[in-house]
Amino acid sequence: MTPLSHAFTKISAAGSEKTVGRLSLYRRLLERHLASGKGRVFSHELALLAGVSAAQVRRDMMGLAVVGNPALGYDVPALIREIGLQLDAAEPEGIALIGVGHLGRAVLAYFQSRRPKLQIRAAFDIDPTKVGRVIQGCRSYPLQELESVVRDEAITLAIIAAPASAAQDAANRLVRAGVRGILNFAPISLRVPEDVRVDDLDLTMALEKVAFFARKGADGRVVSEGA
Amino acid sequence: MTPLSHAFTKISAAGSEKTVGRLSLYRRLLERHLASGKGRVFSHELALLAGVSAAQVRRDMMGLAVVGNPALGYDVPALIREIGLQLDAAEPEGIALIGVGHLGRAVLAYFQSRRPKLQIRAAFDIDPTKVGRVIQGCRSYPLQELESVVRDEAITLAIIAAPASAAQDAANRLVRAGVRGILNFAPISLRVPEDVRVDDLDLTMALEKVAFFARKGADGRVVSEGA
DNA sequence: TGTTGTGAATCTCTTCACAGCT
DNA sequence: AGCTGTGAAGAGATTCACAACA
Repeated sequence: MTPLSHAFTKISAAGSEKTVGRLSLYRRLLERHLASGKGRVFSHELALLAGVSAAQVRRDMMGLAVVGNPALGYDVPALIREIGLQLDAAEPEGIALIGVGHLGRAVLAYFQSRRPKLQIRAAFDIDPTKVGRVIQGCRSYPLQELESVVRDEAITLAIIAAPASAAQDAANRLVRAGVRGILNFAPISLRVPEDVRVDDLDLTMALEKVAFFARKGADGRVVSEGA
Repeated sequence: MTPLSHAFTKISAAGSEKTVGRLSLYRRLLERHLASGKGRVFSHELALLAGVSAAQVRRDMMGLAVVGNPALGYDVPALIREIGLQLDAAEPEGIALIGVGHLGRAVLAYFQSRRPKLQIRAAFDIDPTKVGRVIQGCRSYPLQELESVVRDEAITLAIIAAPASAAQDAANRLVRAGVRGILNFAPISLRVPEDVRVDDLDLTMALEKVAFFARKGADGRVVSEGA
């Protein structure tokens, strides 16, 4: 490596896969905690809520620019703010939803006013009876208009809730239109360029795992998306 | 058939969280592979399909009672059978679905004839207009009948696709009725006894992770339920 | 040759344990 | 007394690398 180039660069380090998932979880728990009137929290309290160890919570906090107070714990609004700085983009990001069947509608309903920085700005379907409408506050378009709408709405992320047969084609077009990340519900492995992120949310796998571990005696709680 | 019984049968070791998830994924990929006419597979081929390393695939195979052939690779039907022996219960398991909204229906549609060993045998909802019907081949009941139906149908697993406000109550009743594993879509941490398995499938976390890693440059593919 | 099976090395994540603070 | 912040130890998971083999 080059000897001098970066004296010391890396400051924020919230990096790893698992950590990011937990921060997302912590934020939701902390929002609820705050809503119930508690402005401070100890690592062991948050740990209990999240189902992890107190040491894990403190370790995760190390990546955030917050300091806890041994007598008072952590300041909840500060934690929420700091997690937001780590996880959220500076500007709100636009999301395209592919597929307006039951799953697509469930996803739309789910993300109603949940995270203002993540906005589902357009839904697409091949079925002509499902397009041209506003569903859960989101306009639905015919699939042909994907490229133009994605570009016009500055969409950078997508959720694929379409059948497997349509998923790869949709992915190709999304990527070509500029999408950088895809959350995929279809049970196939999408082929995308190296620099596009795809996370698969695999319901069969999820259910088979629960079944397996339920059968083999007791054990911990697991949170997903995940892996 | 291979009636050659191993003198000391393989202490199956398929154990860990991650491994179980991958085996589930491999099985689906292998079923497709077989359906497309290929009866054998090399570790690097399966690795490519699954988005993992070839060494990872071989390591995972070590837990299975299969031997690959250096010239021919692995026998696909044997792999599928062996993964089934690891993952599936001896007898089919019954599943209860809580909540017949869009998400519930999507789940029902998804599991139509997918894994015969995992059968959604009953759906429940508070909404009287949604019960007493057969949806996607599954009968729906009013929530009051939960305990009796769960017992009558010998149900041991559940999927909670209900709003957060109803989830904990449903979980309590499911556990009391004998359920040992729950796949939870509601964004709350369910409190259950130690010996009951709960996996949360958290859509917000899933989306926030994709958004985060899409923003930070490129990287690998991730499969969920998970963690 | 090209692949499997696997010990050993490596990398990553989690917990331990304790000094220092309030 | 009880908690935070963190180096160091411990567990796991993944990759390396190579002998044995068809």
